Amino acid sequence: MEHYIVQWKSVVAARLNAFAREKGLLGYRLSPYEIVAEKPPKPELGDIGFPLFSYAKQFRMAPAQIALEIANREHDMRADNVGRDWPGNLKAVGPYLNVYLDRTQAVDYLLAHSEESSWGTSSLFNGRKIMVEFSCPNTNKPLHLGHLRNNVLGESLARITAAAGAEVKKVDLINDRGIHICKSMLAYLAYGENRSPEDEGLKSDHFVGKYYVLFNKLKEEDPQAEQKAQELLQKWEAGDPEVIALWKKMNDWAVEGIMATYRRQQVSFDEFHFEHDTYKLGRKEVLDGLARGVFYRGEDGAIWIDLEDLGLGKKVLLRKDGTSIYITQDIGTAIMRHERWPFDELIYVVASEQQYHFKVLFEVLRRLGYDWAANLYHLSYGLVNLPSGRMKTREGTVVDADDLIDELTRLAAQEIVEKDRSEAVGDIQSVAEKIALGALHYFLLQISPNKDMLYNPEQSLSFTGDTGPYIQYMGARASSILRKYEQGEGNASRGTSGAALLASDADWPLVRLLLELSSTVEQSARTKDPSILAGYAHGVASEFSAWYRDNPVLNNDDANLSASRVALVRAVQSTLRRASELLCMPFLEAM
RNA sequence: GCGUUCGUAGCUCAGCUGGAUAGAGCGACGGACUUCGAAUCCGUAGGCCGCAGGUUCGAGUCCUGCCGGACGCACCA
Repeated sequence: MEHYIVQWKSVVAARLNAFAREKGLLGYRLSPYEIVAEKPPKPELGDIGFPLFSYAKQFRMAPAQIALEIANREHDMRADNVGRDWPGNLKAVGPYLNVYLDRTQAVDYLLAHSEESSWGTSSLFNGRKIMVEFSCPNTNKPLHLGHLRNNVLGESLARITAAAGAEVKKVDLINDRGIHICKSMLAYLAYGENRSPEDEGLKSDHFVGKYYVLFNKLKEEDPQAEQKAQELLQKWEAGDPEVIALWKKMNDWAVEGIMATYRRQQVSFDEFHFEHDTYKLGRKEVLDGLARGVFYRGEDGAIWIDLEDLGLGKKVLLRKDGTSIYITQDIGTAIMRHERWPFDELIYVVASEQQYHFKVLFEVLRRLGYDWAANLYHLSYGLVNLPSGRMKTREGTVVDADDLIDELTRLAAQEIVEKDRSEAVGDIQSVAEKIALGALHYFLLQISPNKDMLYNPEQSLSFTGDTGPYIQYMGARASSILRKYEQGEGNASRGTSGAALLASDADWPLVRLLLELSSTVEQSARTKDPSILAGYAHGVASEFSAWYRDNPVLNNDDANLSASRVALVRAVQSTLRRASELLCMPFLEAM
C-alpha cells in the first residue's frame, strides 16, 4: 500500500494548488513529489509535518498564515479522507501544516498486515534483476574481519534489495590464481613435507594460510624465493601437470575452508565464478576495442586506454605478451554475466581502496559500447581498522574470521550460563553462536558502509547497549510474552482485540514506528545502506522495551485490553523478525 | 603533487532529498528486581557539529578555501 507520507503529500499538493487558484495564481501547480515532508520532533505535534516556508514568496503570505488558510477547510477535510487508506486531520502548527493520522485506522492496518509474509516488503524494485557480487576471496589464506564486513554487507544488501521487490542473484568470484597462491605453494613445497590439514589438525584454509605466512621465512632463507614464485606462476599458466596438481590440492583446501566459514556466517551465493576460468575472458574484447580505435597500442607494445580527459590517467588493459591483468578479466566477466543474465544493475561490494579500479572498469565498458555499463555500481565500503592501525598479515594483527566467531560464541555461552538461562535456551552452543552472529553482524552493519570503521575488541565483544543481542533480547522478550499467552497465562484469551484500545498516546509511538518497516526497507534499498535498517531495528527494540514496561500485557484485568496488547506484541515480533532476517541476525525465541 | 573520502559529546557512531530545541550506545555519577526475563529500564552530567567564508527565509546537511586523518594514483589482485 501507498505509504502515508506519499498519500498526504498529494493531499497537501492538491490543497495548495486549490488555494493558488483562489488567489488567482494562474499556472501555479505543484506536484506531490515537490512537497517536502518531515517527521515532527515531538509526537504531540502530529505524524507528518509540512514546512511551508518555501511557499511564502509565491503566496505573498507568512508561512503561518498559509498554514491556517489551508488547514481550516471543512469540506476539504472530508474530501481528503474519502477512499483514503490513511485518514487523518490537518492542523496548522505555526509555519507548519501537520497531519494527525487516524490512529484506530492505522492500528487496524498494522494488525491486519503485520503477520503476512509480505510484511516489510515493497514493490520499489519490482521487475528489476539485480546482481550483487561480494566476498571474492583469495585462496591463499582464510577469511578475516574485513571479509566478514564485506560478506554481511553483500548478503544483507541482497536480502534488502529482494525485499524491495527485485529479483536478486548473488555471485562470488573466487580469486584462485595468481602470485599469492604460488607463494603458499612454494612454502608448502619447502616445509610441508606433503602433510595434509588433518595431519596438522588445522582447518583446511588455515592450513594453506599458514604456508602463505611461512613464505616470509622462506624469503629470508632463499633470496630467490620471489623469483621462484614468478616461475611457478608461469608454469601454472603453461599448464605444467605437476604444478596444476599441487595448485588444485591446495586450492581445494582453501576453498573448502572458506565455504565452511560462509556456512557458519550464514551467507550464501547463487553462483560461483572462478578466476582460473575467467582470467582469460576480456582479452578478445580488448583486442576488438583496439581494432575499433577505442584503445591504442603503446610504444611498449601493451594495449592502453587514455582517460586523461576524465582525470583518470592512462591505464594498461592487456600486457605486451597478450596476457590478461586484473582489469582484463573484470571486463570479460562483466560482459559474460550480462550475456547470461541480463541484469538491470550489477552491484560490486568491494573495499574503497579499489574506487579507481572500478571507475576505469566502468568507463572501459562504456567506451566499448555497452550501454548497460551505466548500471554498474561500486558499493565502496571503508576499511576495518584496529586501534593500533591497519591489520597487517606480517605483524600478525589480522583478526581471523573463524577465531572471532569462536571467541564471540564462547563469550555468549558464558553469558547464558552466568545469567542462569541454560535450561531456558536448551542447546547452549547453538544459541550462543546465533547470539555471536547477531552481535558481529549488527556491529558490522550499524556503521554506514562508506565509512572506515574501528574494530575495538572490547566494545565489539559487548552484548549490552546498542548491539545485536539487545535487539535479539527484545525479540526474545516479545516471544516470551506470546509463548505465555499461548500457554494460557493471563486472561487475554477471554478478551477480544480491538484497534481502538491501541490508539492511546502510550501505544502510538510504537505503532507508528512499526508501520515504517517497509518504507525503511525501501530507503535502505534505494541508498544501498543496511545501516539505516539497523538503526530502525534498534529503534523498534528500544520503543518496545519502553512500552511493555508501562503497559502490562498479560497481567491485566481488562481482558480486551490484554488481548489487544497481545496483538501488538505479535506485530512487534513480526517486525523484529523481519528486520533481523534482512540484517543477517538470527532471530531468537529465547536467549 | 593530483584524485576520492571522512572529521558531530571523553570513546564508538546516528542525524532521510537543507526545516521545529543536534540524538543513541559505551564510559562516569545516582536510582529501579516479592508483578509478563535486569543481556533491561529511569535520571544527571557531557556539544563554537574541524576552522573560515558563501548560498538561503533557514545550514551538522549544499558551494569554495584551509587544517587534520584514511585510501588510491602498478603491465599486483
